[in-house]
Amino acid sequence: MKEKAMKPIKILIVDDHAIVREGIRQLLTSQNDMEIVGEADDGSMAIKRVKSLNPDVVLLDIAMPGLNGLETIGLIREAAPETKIVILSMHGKESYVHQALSAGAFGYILKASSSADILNAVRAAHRNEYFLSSKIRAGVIDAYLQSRKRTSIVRGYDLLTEREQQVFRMVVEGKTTKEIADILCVSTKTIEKHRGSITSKLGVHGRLELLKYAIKIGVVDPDLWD
Amino acid sequence: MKEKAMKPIKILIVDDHAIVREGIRQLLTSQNDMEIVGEADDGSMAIKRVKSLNPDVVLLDIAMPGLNGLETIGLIREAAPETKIVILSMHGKESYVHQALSAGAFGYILKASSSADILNAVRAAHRNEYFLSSKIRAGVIDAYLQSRKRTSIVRGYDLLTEREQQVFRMVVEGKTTKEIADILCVSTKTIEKHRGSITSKLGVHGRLELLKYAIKIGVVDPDLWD
DNA sequence: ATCACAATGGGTAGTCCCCCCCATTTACGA
DNA sequence: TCGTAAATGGGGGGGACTACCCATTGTGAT
Repeated sequence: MKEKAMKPIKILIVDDHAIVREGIRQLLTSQNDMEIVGEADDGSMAIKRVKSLNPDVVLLDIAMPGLNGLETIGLIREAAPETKIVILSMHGKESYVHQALSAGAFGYILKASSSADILNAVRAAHRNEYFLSSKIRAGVIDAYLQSRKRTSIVRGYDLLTEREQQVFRMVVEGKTTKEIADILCVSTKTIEKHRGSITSKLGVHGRLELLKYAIKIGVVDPDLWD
Repeated sequence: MKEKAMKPIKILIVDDHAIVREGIRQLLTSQNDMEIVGEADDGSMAIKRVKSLNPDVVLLDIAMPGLNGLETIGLIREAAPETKIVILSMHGKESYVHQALSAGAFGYILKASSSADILNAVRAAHRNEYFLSSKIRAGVIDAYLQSRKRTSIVRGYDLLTEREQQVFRMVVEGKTTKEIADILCVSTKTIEKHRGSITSKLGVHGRLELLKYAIKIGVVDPDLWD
């Protein structure tokens, strides 16, 4: 209706896959209310681009080498609170969605979803509205209303103290209690204590279950293993 | 040079992500020696399309729900031996590359690589030539010449006896030695013996490392966890 | 100032896992 | 037939983890 008066939405594309960026660029440049102002292929470059280009919306891939998408959300919001973030992800895992929204994202869409969803999400984010791919809406509603299993386990992790999270990461890397104690220059007893706290807070018993938990919540990513 | 006489290369795109298909379509339709004859979003649909459309080249994503890319390669070659396959993957993991080439793929390119690589790979495959993304060439050479770790660990698994594999699976599911013994109605000592054999054959020590191993070789898939 | 909590360290007991040693039965192939 | 391998079962020891118990120190909030 008032197309002539509208300034185009300035968009930054962040994805480590050139093909995906290509697809999005093709899609967005055909829209006359959108303008791609830049691209980045990892989190730290994304931060720089956000600062220099001041985009309205960042389309952000969640799985990237180095700084991952979830961490990047927080950093972008620090750098440019007015910039809206839309997550573009391979996975509709509820825990990812939850973490992304908690971190301040305005949209969460799947790469498998339709092109129209991306456009909707960008426009929604620009209007300060939330938009989620229809495929994941059901999951989010389920998660919030009835079973909050995944939510609660994610909550569980971030109610660990920093020290406990540090120990947690070392444990799932395969380090033994004694090794961790040596690295941190404390006694094995202290590490045992931390492990006890971790176990009771997370309700997860044993090294193996701990690794599974870590993979589920994304602290460990098997795709990054050699 | 002889553009007029060239029949375009008929291409089938197989990828479960609409965005990726979009990007590839945009890229390929701008080439006058290529023609996209169809798309598919999973392995079984890919087989059907190959049979009905008889494409020259299939651009195949390796990570798909249901039938995965590696399995699909074999099925496509059965259905249409003349059809060339180019793998389009997120990961340059050497074992994937190796498996893909072994299964009969002619190209392996990364989604993170340049658009030109895709065009090169398609044209190379059509000429019965191999093409790999430059980023993974080093990895493949390494793998073939010096260390064949990944290959050998996969070999390691299938030199376990059936009983040992059975125990292996239970261990990585988180079952304890005693639980496994009860399930199989043997003594814990027998299970300990099997675990010992597994450890020595695979060279992998401890439950946690065993789980990592299982994930690496695909016996366990974290994506399928609740 | 008191209270809660994080971080530190210790004791003890039990379980599980790992690595040696040993043996018997069955089955398959040289 | 003899040897090898798989599957079964056992003893013992040591290391690692878990779960209780206990205490001290510091920090930050009420």
